[in-house]
Amino acid sequence: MNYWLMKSEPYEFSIDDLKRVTTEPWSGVRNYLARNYLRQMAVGDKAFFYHSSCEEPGIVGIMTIAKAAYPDATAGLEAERWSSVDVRFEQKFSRAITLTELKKHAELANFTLLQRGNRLSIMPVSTEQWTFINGLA
DNA sequence: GCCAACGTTGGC
DNA sequence: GCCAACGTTGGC
Repeated sequence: MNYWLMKSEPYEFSIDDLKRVTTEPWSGVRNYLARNYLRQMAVGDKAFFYHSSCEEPGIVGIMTIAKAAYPDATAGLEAERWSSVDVRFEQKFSRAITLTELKKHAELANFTLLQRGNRLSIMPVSTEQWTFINGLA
C-alpha cells in the first residue's frame, strides 16, 4: 500500500464536502507528473487531503483510494489522456495540520510538499512521513 | 494583488 | 530541438 497527498481548494471541494458525499471522483488533474501518480494509485492506498489556496493551507484529513485510475470525463475529447481516481472519506482530523506547522519539523525537511517551488497537486508520501504527520494530528 | 517557480506552447 | 513568451499554481 502506498501513501499520497492530494490538494484541493476548499472553496471548490473541501474535506467536509467529501465527508458529506462519502465517495467522489478526483478529476481535473492536467499535469503529467500528477497524472502519472494518479495512475500508480491502487485501491486501498491512503491519501492526505490538503486544503490549498485558502486562509490556512494544510492537511485536514485522510481518504482512501476507492477506484483505480480511469479516463477523466471532465477532459472531454482528451479523456483518455487524463485520469481520475475515486476517493472515499476516511477521517477528518480534529484540527488542521497547517503548512506553517509542517515546516517547523526537521523530520519533514525532505517532504515534497515543502520543497521550494513545488506546485504538484498530487505527490507521494513516504511511510515515515505518513506516520510522523499522523502523530501530529 | 504580487510574485516565484515552473510547465506548456509555438515560432524558428 | 531550442528557447522566449505565456499561463498556472499557490503561498504570502
